Amino acid sequence: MSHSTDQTPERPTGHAVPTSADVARLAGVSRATVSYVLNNTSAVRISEPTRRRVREAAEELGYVPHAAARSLRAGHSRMVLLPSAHIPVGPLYSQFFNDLQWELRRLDYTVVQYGSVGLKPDEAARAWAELRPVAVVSLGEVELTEQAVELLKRSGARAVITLGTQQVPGTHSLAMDQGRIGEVATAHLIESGRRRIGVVVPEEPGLGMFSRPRLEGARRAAESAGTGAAAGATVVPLPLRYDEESADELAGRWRELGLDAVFAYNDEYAMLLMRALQDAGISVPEETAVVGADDLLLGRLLRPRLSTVHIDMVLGRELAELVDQAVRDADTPPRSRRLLDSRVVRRESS
Amino acid sequence: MSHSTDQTPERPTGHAVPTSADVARLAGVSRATVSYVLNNTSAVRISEPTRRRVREAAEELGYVPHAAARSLRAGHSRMVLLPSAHIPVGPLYSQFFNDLQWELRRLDYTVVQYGSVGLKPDEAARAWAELRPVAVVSLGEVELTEQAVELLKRSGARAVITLGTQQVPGTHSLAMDQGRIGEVATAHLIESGRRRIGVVVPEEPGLGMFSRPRLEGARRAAESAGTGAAAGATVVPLPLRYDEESADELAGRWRELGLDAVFAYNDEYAMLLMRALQDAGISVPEETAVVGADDLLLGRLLRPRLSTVHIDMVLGRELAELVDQAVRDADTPPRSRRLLDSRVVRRESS
DNA sequence: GCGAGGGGGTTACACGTGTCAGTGACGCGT
DNA sequence: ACGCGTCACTGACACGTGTAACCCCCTCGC
Repeated sequence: MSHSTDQTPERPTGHAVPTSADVARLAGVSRATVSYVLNNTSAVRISEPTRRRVREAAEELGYVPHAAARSLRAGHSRMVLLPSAHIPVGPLYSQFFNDLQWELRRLDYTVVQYGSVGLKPDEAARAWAELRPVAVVSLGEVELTEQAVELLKRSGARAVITLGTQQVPGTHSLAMDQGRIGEVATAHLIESGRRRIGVVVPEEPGLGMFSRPRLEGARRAAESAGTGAAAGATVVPLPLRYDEESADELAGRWRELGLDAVFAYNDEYAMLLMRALQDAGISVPEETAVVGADDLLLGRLLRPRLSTVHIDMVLGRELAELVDQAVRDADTPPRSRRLLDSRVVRRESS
Repeated sequence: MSHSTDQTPERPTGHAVPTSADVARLAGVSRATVSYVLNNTSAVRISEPTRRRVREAAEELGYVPHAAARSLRAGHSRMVLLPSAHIPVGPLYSQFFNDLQWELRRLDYTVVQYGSVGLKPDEAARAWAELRPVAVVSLGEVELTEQAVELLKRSGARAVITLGTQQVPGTHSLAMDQGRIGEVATAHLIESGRRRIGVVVPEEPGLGMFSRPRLEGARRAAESAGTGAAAGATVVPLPLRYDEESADELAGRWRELGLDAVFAYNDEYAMLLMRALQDAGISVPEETAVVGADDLLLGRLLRPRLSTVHIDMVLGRELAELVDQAVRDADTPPRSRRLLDSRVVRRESS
């Protein structure tokens, strides 16, 4: 605007941000001394009066070290990269996600979320590698290839952790066994004598990562049950949007589908569908059993109370500690742990 | 390990990550040329054959630039710091939060979440300043002081944006008018003829940031109504934990409280309480009206359908654009915008 | 009196990058 | 033949920090 800014571009308010050199000048010592004092380096002895002068000078100038310069010199940072997806995840998952970040910060890591919008795995890995993170915790948004992992490790990542459906060599793979959720839910329904079982699959894009394995798990349960006394169970996928209209439409043609049970992906979808079924005159659980997942408190408020799959998720804290250990000792054996355990909580809707 | 690496430090797959100097060596040009080529600098002309050689060398070595070194030299980064709280926020807020991050990344910013666990405002600001972010979007976890803002700006932040209840000078303050939510809800109840109004206050620590202003808003509504025809409305705070036991306990002594309406902080708390009231034989809405907030889909599934306050939140996208504009032009006048608008959606519970 | 030793600092280099100011080589007009 | 301009590229510095290696001076022991 005013041309005076062109002449003196370095006039914010208190001018430029002070460096350790400024502190050194003010304290009347060398820059090295400043570094030693402010980092409490034990290998070098500095007298107490000097320490005080340095600290006071730093305080007076409002000196703040430059993290980038520091980690450039050090050759490593304490940054954990956490590529996260842009998907409407449920409360359980976002809780886990929050805890993870919280615990990492407690362990003195800097958590960086980073997107990889429509990038291929290798491009994404390249973008991540630019930041030279000390660890990468990939949440399954992109399926890392082996070369991508290689690139990340070469760029200084001491730990690469994948949370996904499949294992990636060279990483600590935490198997997020979504399939098991569908499996136990469906097995429970079959045990209760149900035979034609619908499985709700959200149409919400981005949820496929969760919904597909759950459907597969349901299919597995139906097949393995075929051998026992309870033979002939079938699974029918049911696309559903998360709104009343879609639920009513599905409930409207429920009788022609000839189903006697439904695993609804989620407690939220389950509640939505159950209400629509009741409004359409289908009795739950007599005519159709309904099972959700996540064990939300709200599911207990409906009548009948919603049966559900309770998911015991690994604590964010545990995962954070795994990260920390892998960073400390890069040769930690890539142990694969299962991220979640599932068990059915039977209430009244099944 | 093996001493041969000391003799030949240039082993691509093994060990060190290649720098632009390695690329230059392989391509047979100077490091400056590499920089020009890979950054497509238009001010300098490089012949096409040379460009190709450089690109191929970079490709072969798997060269990845070092973001920290780059921003050190450049004197600025494209990092947006997003200090976030460790609180169990609702779906609405976390949706907004996700969108914001997503849009910022789309605008080519690097989003960094950073904690400030129990730090005082000035300490937190110091920790943030170390990262030299180009913008800080504070979500009200810590109340920034004026000096803290000053420090951040001196350290290179071109935009400081606060989302909170109070305005901070020198920042773009987005007023998150939580009070208004309680106000419209309570006003609605008073208009409907209710007089003794309970206001649920979650005991969950960390939610006070939201619940306190809502309670205050409710009180304001009751007071301002005192002047009109509908005089004598009173507000009674009701602490509540998010579990059935707590809700049942509250419902058990409902009659002695003598309330004829309740604004329940949230749709989730509202659903919980409404169920408990019904189980205790209190009829809704005849005996007691219930109003929630957030307009969750699930609220429409209960009977009676839950009345609620619909919250129109500023889009994450809009906020991201404000950040971007403020970064581009640091002299953008600190406009204060209201982050959310509230209106009552009357259904059947009131 | 003189070397050893150590307390208290400093000098100098390295980290990886961007970019300004040159520097040859070459074509061209007079 | 010589100056001038353009092309294609290089040399050198700066960004802010950590740390190994060195240096000076004082004291102590013999």
